Amino acid sequence: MAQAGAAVTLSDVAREAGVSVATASRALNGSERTVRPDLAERVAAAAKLLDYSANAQAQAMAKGATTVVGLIVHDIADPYFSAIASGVSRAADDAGLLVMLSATLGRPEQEVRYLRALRAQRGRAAIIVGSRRTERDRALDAEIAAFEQAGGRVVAISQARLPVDTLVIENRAGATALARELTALGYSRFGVLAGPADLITAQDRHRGFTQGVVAAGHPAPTAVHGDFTRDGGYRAMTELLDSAGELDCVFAVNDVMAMGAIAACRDRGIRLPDDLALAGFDDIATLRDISPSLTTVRLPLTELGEQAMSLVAEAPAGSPRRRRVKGSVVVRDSTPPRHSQR
Amino acid sequence: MAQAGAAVTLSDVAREAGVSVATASRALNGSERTVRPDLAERVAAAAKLLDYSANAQAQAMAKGATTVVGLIVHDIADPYFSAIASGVSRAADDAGLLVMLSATLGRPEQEVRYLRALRAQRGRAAIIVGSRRTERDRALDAEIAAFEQAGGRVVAISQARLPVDTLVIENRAGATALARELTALGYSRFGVLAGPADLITAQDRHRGFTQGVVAAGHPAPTAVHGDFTRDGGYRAMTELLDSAGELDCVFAVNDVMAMGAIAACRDRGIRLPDDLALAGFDDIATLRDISPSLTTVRLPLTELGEQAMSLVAEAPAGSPRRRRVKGSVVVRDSTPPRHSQR
DNA sequence: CCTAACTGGGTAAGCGCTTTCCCTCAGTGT
DNA sequence: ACACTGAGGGAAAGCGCTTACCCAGTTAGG
Repeated sequence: MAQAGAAVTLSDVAREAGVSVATASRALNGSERTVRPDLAERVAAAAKLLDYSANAQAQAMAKGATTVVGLIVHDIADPYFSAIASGVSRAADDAGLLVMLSATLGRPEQEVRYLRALRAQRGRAAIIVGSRRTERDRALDAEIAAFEQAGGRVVAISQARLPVDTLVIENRAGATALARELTALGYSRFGVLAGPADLITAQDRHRGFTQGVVAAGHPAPTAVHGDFTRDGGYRAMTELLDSAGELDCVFAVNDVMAMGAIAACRDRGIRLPDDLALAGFDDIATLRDISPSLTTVRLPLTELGEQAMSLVAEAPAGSPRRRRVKGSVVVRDSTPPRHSQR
Repeated sequence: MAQAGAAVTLSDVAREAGVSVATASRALNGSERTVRPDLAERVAAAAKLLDYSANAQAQAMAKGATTVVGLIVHDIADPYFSAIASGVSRAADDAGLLVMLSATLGRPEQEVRYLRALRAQRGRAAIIVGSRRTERDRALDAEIAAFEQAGGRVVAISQARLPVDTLVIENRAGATALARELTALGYSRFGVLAGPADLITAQDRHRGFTQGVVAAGHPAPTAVHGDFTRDGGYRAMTELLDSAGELDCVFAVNDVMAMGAIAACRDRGIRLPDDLALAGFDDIATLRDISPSLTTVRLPLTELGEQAMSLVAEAPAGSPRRRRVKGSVVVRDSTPPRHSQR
């Protein structure tokens, strides 16, 4: 065995097999050219003997193409993102690609940093997941351009704010549909845990919901903003409970916030769904089983990840493609039909 | 602008700045040697002008070291793993490293495949997370050796089965402690959702729990095996409910299975915790807030990820290091004190 | 039989960096 | 003045692959 750090190289294998490196390369890593069977066999044997593993960096350099795909999410511990990541991972696996994970923790400048790092890696593509902010991010636009200039593909999951192929989630329509269901169930005084004011996903869901409620002839919901997290939901719910008047149903703009809302209710002694109904958005797995099970708008998260990967595989179109993704309302126990107590 | 695919190279920058590539390299990417300030500035300006980004592959090849760390988990959508991944990600970020994610979906041969891919990438390290199986995996041992031979570090999180630095989770002790608490609360007839029979983590937790129960003078729990997943928990719980006699408390060997158990109870009309108490293991975030909140054994998942990264950074010891990680029992509402109804 | 067309091995030129090594030039000490 | 040193620029040798390109040996067609 060679000493540590001295990896086996192709020329080691070639020498062992008694052929040139060209032949070894052709035999092991495939090419147009065929290699005489007996030689191919000898090379394979040598490679196996030495436990050779081709240096992917060198290969990438020589052929000018890597097998790395970057995945940029806000927070991998958040079930929303981890479900998407799971889909990406599976699809990448099928395509023989490797996934480079980065979590921005909500800091937009990190997106730029990671994309830059990915460009340095000459990544084949980048998948950017997560809501855009209202304010346009010039630095990100520039880095995206540079990344594509270098031959990489970029795909986004969220809003059509970036000049790249995008899986656009129909937040607004989904929230409106939810509002419609909820009003049909008999609810009329709504509260909204609205998420961060500058996060487009949060805005869209909030607006869509409001629109649906108003369309049904009810007053616009009382909204409280807060982080797009469990703690944000907790705080927003607490504030809503303190400030708002009588409410019969609360809509958390995502399930993770609903999670926090549930905790806040528990701490306040408010029983769900008897004292108050609650609905979320996303349909993250863990909230399907709790009791009361959460009414929400289901998004096909894992498939979203897979679809993003398939967009990566397709040839780039002249202009950015937009693929709309619908959510479907799932009514569960947290919003039972309300028999108006008049 | 150059045409697509033609990335800017160091020699482009050097030409633009009117210096040699050597100087450009020294100015941009640092080295022992210093560069005269005015030249350095000119190079920096040229780099900025051309939006140069060093080819990491080429750098890696030239200096023989990459900045990639591999993370191998069973399933990134599982909150247990995503929490750990979150810690790894954060720590990698601080260390200026990139994380390559792979999900084995429980197939041991995938671990080997990924580790091999990581070796091809000349990854600096690999972090393998997740329970080992009883059967020894020679292929994995061999690939680990090869990986280290090539200069990479390997760290595991789970059991001390692999010949590498490991964060060993005290599953057994944790489960015993949990049993002790539970018996102290007055429970005596236990069931266990035991996970896969050949998964060591599951075994250890099951055994530890049994030991604790028996030590308290109660009969050994009835066990039902099942996948280490939500669905596995659901099925195991259903089976347990059908087959076992009167039970007052069920221990799911991980929280995700407990999730399924909760669903099974709901579908059977069994109220938690009134009709039955339930406890889990891991303390995944989403289960802290539901009601009844789940009694479990808390594991510092995120920190586990961070610690693994710090082990990666440390110089390798002569023989594998083992760092024991304790869980702490957290009693919540799913196991209220039981006032024995005799 | 002779030559054209293949087949398939080897040589060597990169891919984009880092890093020796060499060399010039300015600043020192005497 | 003069050898001596250190600072710092540049040429060039790799790092480990792939892939033209060249060329010898076969086979096939006439």
